[in-house]
Amino acid sequence: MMLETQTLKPTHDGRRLKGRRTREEILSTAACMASQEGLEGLTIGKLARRTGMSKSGLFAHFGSKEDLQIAVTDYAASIFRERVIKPALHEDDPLAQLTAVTDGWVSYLEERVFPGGCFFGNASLEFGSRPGPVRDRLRYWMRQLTRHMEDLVEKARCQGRASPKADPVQLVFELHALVQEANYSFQLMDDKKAFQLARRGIRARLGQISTQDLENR
Amino acid sequence: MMLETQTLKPTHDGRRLKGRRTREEILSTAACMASQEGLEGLTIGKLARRTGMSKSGLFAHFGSKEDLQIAVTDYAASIFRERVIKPALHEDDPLAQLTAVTDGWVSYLEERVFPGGCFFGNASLEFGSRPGPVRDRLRYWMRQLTRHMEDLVEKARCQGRASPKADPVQLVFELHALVQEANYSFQLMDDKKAFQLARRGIRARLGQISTQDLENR
DNA sequence: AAAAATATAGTACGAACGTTCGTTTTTCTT
DNA sequence: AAGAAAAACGAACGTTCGTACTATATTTTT
Repeated sequence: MMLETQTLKPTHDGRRLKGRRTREEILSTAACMASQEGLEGLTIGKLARRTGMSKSGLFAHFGSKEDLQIAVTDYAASIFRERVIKPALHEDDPLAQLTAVTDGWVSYLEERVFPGGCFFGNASLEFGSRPGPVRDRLRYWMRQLTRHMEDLVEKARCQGRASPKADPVQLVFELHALVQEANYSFQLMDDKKAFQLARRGIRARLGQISTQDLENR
Repeated sequence: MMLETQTLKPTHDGRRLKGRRTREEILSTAACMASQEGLEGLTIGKLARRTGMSKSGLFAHFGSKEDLQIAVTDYAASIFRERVIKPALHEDDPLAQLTAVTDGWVSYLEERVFPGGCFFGNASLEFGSRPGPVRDRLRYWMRQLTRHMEDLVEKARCQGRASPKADPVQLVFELHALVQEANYSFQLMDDKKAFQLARRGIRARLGQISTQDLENR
């Protein structure tokens, strides 16, 4: 119902052609701006200036600002998927996959994939108390991600690689907490040590539930 | 240089009288609004409507929107201090104080002291990548809070109540992470279980470093 | 190359933004 | 009770917001 990555859906109505390229460029710029100034602070005028287009020309790609915000959210989700989720799938062991996800996540913060930090961390807090389609979309993606991570823990438990006592929900809650704390700390305090702190916390948490005691180092 | 809680500094220039009461009411409303719509989304017009004042009358209490944002931040800090920090000081043992702070913090989220969640969590992410006096103020308060908590860990260590291996920075990083994750999860997902998850994580972290094994329950 | 379809630009709109100004009302001081 | 000081108001400012319409370029299809 919500996956439309295959047929290359038209911009918003019945368009098909080269506008898709322009649209992608707009979204790329928009996602960067939104990570810094927020999804609401993102403005059609500023976005047009930044991309060198006219307000109306840009606006025509999206039916409304709200649709733009949703499109940006989906775009950011695709970036996150390519950058963090997909590479981790190459690992075979589910616990290794989980480790790869959290590591990739922290790296994605460290390398400033979005200049304002974690797009979803920022947008989630911004739209947390604003009901509407944008919040719904953010919820959807975050649920998706949480489920994915919880599934990995569950699988690891079934395969005997994670302790049977490990609580997937609790563990993922804490891992997400550590990553987002790094985001916060790096953004507000400009403190690069945050990454080290997050990594150490993550490693400790994962080490606690792992059955093969690779407590080396 | 930055503490002005004593002499009841005038509104912003040379004012003295009953305007202070109005100003407080404005700030109270403003803090609630800002926690939901953000410090930038906070608008003079909407704030005036909500308080039943005229735009210009309200505006006169602050020299500019930026000054309003700073004033709101300071006001929120005072609420947080009264609500979370001060009550915890009644505990005698530093580790008990730390526990009281984190417990109070989670309760302050649970009881929706600010309807949009943790004022500072939200504002910090919003202004993380926006240099200026507002971000500086947020940094100042968050630094203050972090220092306070780290000091408590340090004291506990000196008194032998916390393990000498306990790293104050790491521990406070993780505690803050758990609290903020509860904020995120409750705001975006509307999930009350977040508080339980946060509390469990916090208790586990504190239990790990406590020397008196009160692992009861 | 012509025709059709789409993408971009131009202009204009009403509303809301932060801010200024001069006036009126309220509060405090004497 | 009178006078001064401070607080609140109403109207207007220039700007930007999101959006709507129309017209011109540019692609794409025929």
